[in-house]
Amino acid sequence: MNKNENIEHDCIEDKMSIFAFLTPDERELLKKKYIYQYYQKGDIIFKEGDKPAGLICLAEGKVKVFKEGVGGREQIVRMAKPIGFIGYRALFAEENHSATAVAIEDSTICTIEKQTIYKLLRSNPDLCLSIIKAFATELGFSNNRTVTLTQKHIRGRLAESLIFLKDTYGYEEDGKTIKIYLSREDIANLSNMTTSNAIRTLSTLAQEGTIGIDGRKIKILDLPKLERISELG
Amino acid sequence: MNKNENIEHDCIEDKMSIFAFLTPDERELLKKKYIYQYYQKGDIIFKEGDKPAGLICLAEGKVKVFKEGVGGREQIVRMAKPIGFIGYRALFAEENHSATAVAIEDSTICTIEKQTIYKLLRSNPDLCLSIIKAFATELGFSNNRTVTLTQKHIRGRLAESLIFLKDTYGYEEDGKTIKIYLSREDIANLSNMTTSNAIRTLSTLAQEGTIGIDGRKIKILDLPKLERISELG
DNA sequence: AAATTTGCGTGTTTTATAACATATTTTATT
DNA sequence: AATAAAATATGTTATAAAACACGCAAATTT
Repeated sequence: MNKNENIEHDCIEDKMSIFAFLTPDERELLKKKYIYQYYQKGDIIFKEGDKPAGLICLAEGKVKVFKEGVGGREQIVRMAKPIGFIGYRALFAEENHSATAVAIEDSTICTIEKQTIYKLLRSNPDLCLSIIKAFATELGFSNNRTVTLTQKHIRGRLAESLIFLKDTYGYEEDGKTIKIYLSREDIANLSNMTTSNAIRTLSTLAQEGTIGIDGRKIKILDLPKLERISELG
Repeated sequence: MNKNENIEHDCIEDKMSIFAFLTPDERELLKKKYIYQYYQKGDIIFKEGDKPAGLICLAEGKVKVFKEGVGGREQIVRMAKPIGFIGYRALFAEENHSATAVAIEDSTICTIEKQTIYKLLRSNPDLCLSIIKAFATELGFSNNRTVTLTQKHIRGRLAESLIFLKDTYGYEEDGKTIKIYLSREDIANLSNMTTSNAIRTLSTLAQEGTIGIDGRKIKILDLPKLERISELG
């Protein structure tokens, strides 16, 4: 797919895009220099070690970004949603990717080539400031995660992850079901625990009535309680 | 202290500074809008929750930046050296500080007021790109730490911390002693372990001849071995 | 110099959680 | 529909690391 037809979010035109405030000239330049690509659920978008091709924007779908640690154990460091960037850390650090990105749902990405994005950054300070702010926010999140994942107990970590998923992807129409369906393994890899413990701890929370589980559908039934569990660690 | 006399590194003029490539006009503007401050060892530079005053550059000394976690337990998220910024994450995220900065040695900082740094960023894309690159690198470090601190065993975590301290602060003249003297508690807070475990694990490494300890002075005697311990987890 | 605080070292106990084993359910494939 | 494969669930065991307790040394303050 090379055109932005029938795509939920247009990475460039969308009013929430950081490109919303480009000048007409800049917009023209940008529109000549991007491509759309389609990935199926489970497809790898980039791998740890790959050279960044450009600035990738997720137009449609959901993507997990994870690092491989000791003994190949995955740690999810980011969950992306439209419209959000993926792989931009390595691009701007001028390094190879330090993590792997995999589509959790069928996804569409838009890639803007490196030279173009740098040209735009040099001409548009607002764009720079948007990127700087995005990085600053992301770094805050990462530092928080470091403390959370190392210090909180297993229940607190899981509770925080569920709240994080809810904040990131929102609820289904019922206002309770978290709008992302992850495997227990992915939930574990997000929360720094084994799959067994993710399963066990989810069950416990469900038994207590804090959450409801129906396969991969997770309902938050008692958010204040979940927040308390998360805060207490 | 309001002048940059007798200071080891001038944050603005130093050739390693990101301000090295400002235009003369920009440099003039900057020079009117900064102040130097002196802190003694142990002094708090800013606290979690404080509003960022401006862009802080460490001119002299050493500073630790830590977050308070469950039960007030500290996690060191950054170790700063001259010339490096501190507290810039909160500034650019337009949030209050999410961590506390404390001088580990007598330190001198230079603060550039927020409006001035934003004015410079709007006029100088290279400055923006420097900041973006700094953030991207820092985020990579933070993500790595998340994986390390959660997945590696206590020995691996300590070994990695020692290597990190060596890489950050270098060696004394003997080419072995790490050029920073931290308390066992700080080493523990950097490595996500208790003070007792830091003491114990340091002793073990010393007994094996991998490191040498003499009070707060730590010598790396067998770097390849330390790296192996770090990598194995 | 005495007193007090702070930091260091070591042993013991307790606890959280990973690892393992195995059963069950769900999903995918033929 | 039948079979295979994957994901989920749960109980048991082993272990790493925290928590705790205590004594000692060194630094700092009075």
